[in-house]
This record gives sequence, C-alpha cells and structure tokens, in this order.
Amino acid sequence: MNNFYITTPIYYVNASPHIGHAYTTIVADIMARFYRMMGYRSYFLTGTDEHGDKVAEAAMQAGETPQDYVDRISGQFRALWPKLAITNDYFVRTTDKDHVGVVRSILQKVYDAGDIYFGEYEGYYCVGCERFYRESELVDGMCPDHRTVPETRKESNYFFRMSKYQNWLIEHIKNNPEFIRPERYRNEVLAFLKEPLEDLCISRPKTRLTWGITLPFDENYVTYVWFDALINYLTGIGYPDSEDFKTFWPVSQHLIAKDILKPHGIYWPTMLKGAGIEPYKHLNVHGYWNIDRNKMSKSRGTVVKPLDLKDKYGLDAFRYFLMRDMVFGLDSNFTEDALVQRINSDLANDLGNLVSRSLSMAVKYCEGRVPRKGDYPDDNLLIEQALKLFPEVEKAFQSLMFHKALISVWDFINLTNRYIVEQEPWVLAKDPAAKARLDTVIYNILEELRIIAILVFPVMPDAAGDILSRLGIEDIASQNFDSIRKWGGLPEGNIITRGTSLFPRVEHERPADESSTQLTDTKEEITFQDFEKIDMRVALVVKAERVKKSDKLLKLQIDVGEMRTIVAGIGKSYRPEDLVGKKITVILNMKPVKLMGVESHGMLLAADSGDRVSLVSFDGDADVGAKIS
RNA sequence: GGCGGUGUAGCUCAGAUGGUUAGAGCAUACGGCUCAUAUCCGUAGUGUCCCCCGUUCGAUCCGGGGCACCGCCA
Repeated sequence: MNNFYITTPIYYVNASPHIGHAYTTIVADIMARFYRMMGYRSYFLTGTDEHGDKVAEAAMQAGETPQDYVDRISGQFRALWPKLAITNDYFVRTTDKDHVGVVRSILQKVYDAGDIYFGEYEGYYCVGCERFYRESELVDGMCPDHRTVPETRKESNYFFRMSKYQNWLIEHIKNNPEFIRPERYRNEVLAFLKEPLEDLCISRPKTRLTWGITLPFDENYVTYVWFDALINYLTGIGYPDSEDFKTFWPVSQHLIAKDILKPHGIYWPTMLKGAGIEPYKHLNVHGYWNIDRNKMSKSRGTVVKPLDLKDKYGLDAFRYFLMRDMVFGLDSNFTEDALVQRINSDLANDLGNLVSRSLSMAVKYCEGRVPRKGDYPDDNLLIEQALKLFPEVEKAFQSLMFHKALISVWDFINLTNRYIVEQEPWVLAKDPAAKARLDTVIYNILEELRIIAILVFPVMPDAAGDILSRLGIEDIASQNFDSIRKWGGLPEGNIITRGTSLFPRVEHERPADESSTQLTDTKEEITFQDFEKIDMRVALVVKAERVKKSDKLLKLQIDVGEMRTIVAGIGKSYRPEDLVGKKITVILNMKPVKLMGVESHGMLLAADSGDRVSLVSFDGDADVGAKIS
C-alpha cells in the first residue's frame, strides 16, 4: 500500500487565524483528501506552536498565565478547522507532554553526538526588548523599537553545529530536484548555501525566558524556537517507536508559506541529519495572498477579512477560489470581485447549471432514473476524453498544480455542456423512435457528472457529495478514483433527485453594506455645533502657480466674494493651468499658516486616494462665495 | 550595494530553440437553442508583447543599457 504524510506548519499562537493559515491548511486538506481517494494510507498533521517570549508577552498583556493563554488561542485554531472542512488526523501542540519528551530526547541525542556546544557571544542587547540585535538591525546604532543605544552584553548559549552539514545539504538538494519545490525556492536555498552557514543558537537562559522546554543537559536553559517547533513533525506521528512513524516519515511532505523557507529548507534537514533521522521527502512552498493590493488604499481605511467571505459565499466556493486563483508557489491577489466572478462563471454558470439541466432532463425524459446505456460510435470521442481526464488531474495534483487540475476539469465541464447542445435531448424526446438514443445520451451526461463530482471532491467535498447523492449514489464517504478509471460506473436504475441550485449566482454588493468590510479609521462623533464652526464656501480659482522648490504645493488666488491666497498640497495631481476657472470648496476660517514661505488664508477640500488627490467639486453651477453646509 | 524574478488584450494570466494571422478565461458585441440558475452553444473583435540600442534577412523572444514592481542576501 502507498502512504502519504502531509504537514502544515504549526501556527504560532500570538495571533488569531487568518487567510494565510487557512490557505496552507486547505491545501494540505485537499492533498490529504486526494491521496485518500487514491487509496493511499494518509496522515495529515497540523497544530500550534506555543512557546517563546512573544507568547509569554502576549499572555501577560492578556492578563493570563501562559498556559491559559495558549490553551485559548490554540483552541481558536482547533475550532476553526472543522468550519473549513479540514480533515486532519491529529493536532499537535508544542506544550504536549509527549512533544516535550521528544524534543528533549532529540536534543540529548544531538548533544551526545557532539553537535551541540556551549559558546559565548557578545552583541548589542536592548534592555527594553530583552533581546540581542545584529548590527544591521540597528537604526543609527539604536534599537529600532525603543530608540535607545543598546548595551554590549555577553551571553552564553548552546549552539547547533549546522555548518557541519552544509555540504551534505547542498549535495542532497542537488541530487533530489524535488526536495524543495517549486524550483524558485530550491534555487533560493541553494543561493543562500553558497555562503558559509553559521551555527544555530538553540537556547535561551532562563533568566531571560522561562516559557520553553528545559534543555536535558542544562537546567538553566530552555530551547529556543526551531528545535522546539520543527520537531512537531516527528512528535505528531509518534516518533520514535510508533508504527505510524515508520510508515509515514519516509514519505513526509511539508507544506509552508515562503516566509519560513529558511528554517524548513536549511535548519530542519541539518537538524534531522544531526539526529540521525532521514530528511523529509518534499518541502512544498507557496506564496502569499495579497489582500486587495491595488483596490484597497490605506487612506480609505477599509479592511477586508477574507476568512469572513467563506460564510458569505459558502465554504466550497471559498476553497475552489483559493485553489483556482493561486498558482502554487506564486503570490496572488485576493479580491472579493475575483471571488464573485469565479462563483458566477465557473460554479454557477458552468458547473451548477450543468448539474441543474442534466438532472432536470433525467427527471423529465427518463422518469427520474438513470437510464440504460447503449453503444454508439458517436460517443467514443466523449468517452475517450472522460477517461483521459483522470490521469491529467492526477498529474496536476501530484505536482501541486491545483489550478491546472481545475482547468482540466472545467474543460471537461464545457465539453459536456457542448455535448448536450449537440445531441439536443429535447429534440430526441419528441421522437419515440429515438428513445434508446435519448437514454444513452442522458446516461452519458449523468456519468460525466459523476466523474466531475469525484474529481472535484477533494476541493469541494460538500458540493461533490451533493451531486453524487442526487445521482443516487450512497456511501459518499468511501468514493475513490478507481471508480472513474473505467467508463460506466454509474449504476443504471439509480433514482435521480433534482434538488435546488447547487451554486446560486451572487451579486457583489457594494462595500458600503458589506459586513466583511468596515472602516477602521473613523474619527470621534461631532455635533452640528461643531460642524457650524467651519466656514466652508464655494471658491473660483483665478490664478494658480507652483510654489518655488516644492513639487507638491500650489499657490492659488481664489475669489470667494473677496480675493484670497491659499496654498494647497495638490501639485502632484493637478497642474496650475488645469485649475484656473474651476470652482472648488474652501474652508475660510482656518488659522493662516506659512507654507514654504507663502502665507495661506484658507484650505481647499480634496479627497486623498493615496497616490492622487481629487478636488471636491459641484454638481451643477454654484455661486461664488455661497456657503456650504 | 550584490544576486535573481517579473513586465504580453479592459482585467487575471498562458506562450514560443528567433520565422507568416501572438493565445486562454473573464468582461464586451452579435447570432443560435430552450433541457437549464437571464443559464448553455457559436461568431467577432481589440495588443508599440515596458522603453532604448545592438546582433540578425527577420527580435515580443537572444545580447547590452534603462525604467517599474517583487523576492532573496548583505
């Protein structure tokens, strides 16, 4: 039997779950589901990383003990995953007793082998931060946070002899082209390894940090960050003695975002080597979701929480979008518009409507049962395509090209829609002599639906299960890919259920009334009396020129019933000649200020969109000097 | 500062060891069908392939320079 083992990173509990955590975990889930349906024995691990000073700090700020705090945040992650249809086999925590034991035993092992040594270093220590800084991290020789000059301090710590394994690692990466994938990240790691590796500091004295695992060979130190965290991948499958460890470690695959490439691509393999454990098989590295990168400006102050959109549009649609719109390894933009577009065109129009029209015809023309199929050479091409599909999708999944897998399935959905139009079952239905042909056509359509449902099952388990059950297929949970390697797996006579729309079309509401979007930079409430203090008027620009030596400031002569001079910072968006003759909005009773040597007696109103400003203007004509309220 | 990546249709992106008309999806327009969720099917476009210089019979692709964005390293 083939085996499969996938891990997500264990998530650090100093913040609540967000889209990045969700994407990684959903990808892992889809892979786990895929391999399960391939008939593999499969193990899917996720968890939380709970030690370290950031956690201790966050706990203190929350007024909790570290243990209470990590229980609470870790609980948030564990509560979220079922809502995303995550089917992890185990949830590991670095505060678990067995994990602590494994970390200590591996540390001891590496220590006994002579790869951990005690060393002293001297560095820039900021008392406020309680940490050392590298020279390059300092700003003007000062702590970037506290703006104080750090003191020079000596500290002794334990170091892992990472440098010893540098050449071995380079060779291993070169000999195993898929060890780190996609290739861009493999190249990045190799580039980094061209420089000599430094040894890895793996401890903190308890005088500075107590929230960690005590070193087995020195009571006065706890282990720091990576030796604790990475080992979860072993703990989670019962290292060292369990059957699961023997089964799954040789096929282990890690899934990470690109920000933790170095620890996983460099520290972890050398640590494993030092501990006498084989390296993992694949490190799969993905990119970032940029949230509304171009569409959301800071000045608008809107915050989109992508995770909320799963409730708004449905989990299956959300999972589909994440897989379809990101090329694994590259960054992508997350926008609600793109999500809605995917839902409407791919899910509602293509797939949802196909399901709807197919089942409806089966009900109308075939008494709601899967009809008998016949053998017609006309259908050979279609059947051939259907059988070619699975190997294509399989290949795409195995190389993490989820978007390609879905493109293949959707090509086939389109083919099926075309088949319906070409065969015109509604015409056949009017001719009693064509009954046998009609039955076959409907059978083919339903069989294609079954194939489609099984192929999208890992990505959209609910919708896929729904389609299958409408086709009269029971025991949804044990469906696998074997049943679509041959044509004709759908049993004749199955009862068809029409059901409601699988993916209703959705309208993209304007951000104003979206629960997922809210302003975060609003100001405190004011009264009408407050507002009345402002003397706002319609002004006509009579003359405009640039203020010397400033590319931003313009000096304007304005007519507000009297002539005034104002200075405005709109020079990057407007040329002086564009402004003359324009009616603008001006606050008259601003206290005069001198800007670049020019006195300004008023302030014009303009919308700040970050990269440009737009003047507030009038709908229709407004009299010069008119009050605005 | 060093190394690397990216720049192609309104949008998101494919692509070619250099060779006639540079592609897909979405969006748009027109036509067809009526089983279906105003869906589906068909047809039609649209491009300085970032800019400049060079190599070449020929460059969007190769080389050099530049600009913009991004990543890694220091």
